[in-house]
Amino acid sequence: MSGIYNDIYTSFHQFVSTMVKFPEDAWVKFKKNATIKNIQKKEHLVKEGEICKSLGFFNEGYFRFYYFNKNADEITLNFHFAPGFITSYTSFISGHPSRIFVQAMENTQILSINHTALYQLMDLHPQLMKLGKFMADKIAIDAEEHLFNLLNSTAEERYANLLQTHPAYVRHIPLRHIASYLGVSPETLSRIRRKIK
Amino acid sequence: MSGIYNDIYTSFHQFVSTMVKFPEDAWVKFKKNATIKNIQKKEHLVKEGEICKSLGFFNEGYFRFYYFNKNADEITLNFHFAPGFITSYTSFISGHPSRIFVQAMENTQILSINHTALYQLMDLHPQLMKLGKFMADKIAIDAEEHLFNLLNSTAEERYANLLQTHPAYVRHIPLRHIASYLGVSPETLSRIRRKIK
DNA sequence: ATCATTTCTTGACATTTATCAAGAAAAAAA
DNA sequence: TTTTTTTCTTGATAAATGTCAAGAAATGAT
Repeated sequence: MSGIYNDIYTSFHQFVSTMVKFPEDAWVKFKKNATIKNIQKKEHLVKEGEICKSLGFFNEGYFRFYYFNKNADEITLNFHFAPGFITSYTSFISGHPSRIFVQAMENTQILSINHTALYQLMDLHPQLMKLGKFMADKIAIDAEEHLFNLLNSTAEERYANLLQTHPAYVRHIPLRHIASYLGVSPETLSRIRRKIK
Repeated sequence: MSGIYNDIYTSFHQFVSTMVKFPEDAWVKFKKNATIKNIQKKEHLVKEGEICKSLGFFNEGYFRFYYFNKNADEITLNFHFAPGFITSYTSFISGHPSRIFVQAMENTQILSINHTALYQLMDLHPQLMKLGKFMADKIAIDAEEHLFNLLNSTAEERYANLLQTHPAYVRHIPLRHIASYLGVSPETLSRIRRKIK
């Protein structure tokens, strides 16, 4: 498989090129260590309690991040839309069990590299370490964004926002997932929807 | 000032040594670019709307992160206790205006380096880039921790936890700051405290 | 030490949203 | 298509917490 450019390799290359200059030798080594995996709709890339040992790049579909709270309610934390990296980041970098489930919402494929290989490559290639830092930075920025959304926006605003940014996707997401993502019960979301219409 | 080891240099060196091997030449250059700043209690390291252009290290006291919501209520997001890095991270890395105020809660000093100098040093020294990645990673981990605390713990549990981990500090923090940090009104916190006693 | 200001506590009340239950609508399976 | 299952909506009620107001306590200033 390695050495053959196909859609996902190309889009990965484009994706990272906006951030760093990927030297040719690093790129070749990266491809030797990366594998393409096909992921079915509803399949879990990571489950709660598992140590996430790989980092993926995906260029179609979207993933849902969720966990179960004390009352065993399924709480959706976030959705990640293509293209982008996909992993349970804190588990991946810390080696601790993941607190979250990462689930594909549509059939997709990912370009996957394992932790050991990636860290070896990062130590050899400063540009890859820089890419790793970019990734971490983006996660920190997203986390702040997420936190401010949670604290500052009403459920109604956040629902309207999700509808506006990803209308096509939202139509397919069960409302109970959206409700927990917004931090309200399905009944309350139902009432919000009635009010908006 | 540079070249002279004093308390904060030493503790900074110790602090980063647990993460990366800081090469001597990088260390010398770092010191040339770093400055020590004395910070008064209640002074702001960063204000909302300002672009945060420096990264600091502090080894005493603690800082409060807060912002004003739509109703102009002051909302405390977090406390950062010594030792550690201190900055409005997303502003620092993105160059966008900070959404938060970073305020010293006690007199302290910081070892400060500006953005331009740090990024030059990181590009020259892979170990410094690695340190930068560690820092970003820690922020991502803290953000996940924070999010789970907000979503999963009751205000009562989070208050008990803060009391347990930082009893000395908490005694000095005005309760209204703690209340907003816990996501409840001061009145509700007051009732929680009565219940606990 | 006294006064002034800020912070904290308490009660009464209003508001919001969760919970429960039951039926309607939609989706999946046969 | 028909049946079965799941998801969504709606109303009634309960629980939790915010808001307002007023007094107590603590803090800071003179």
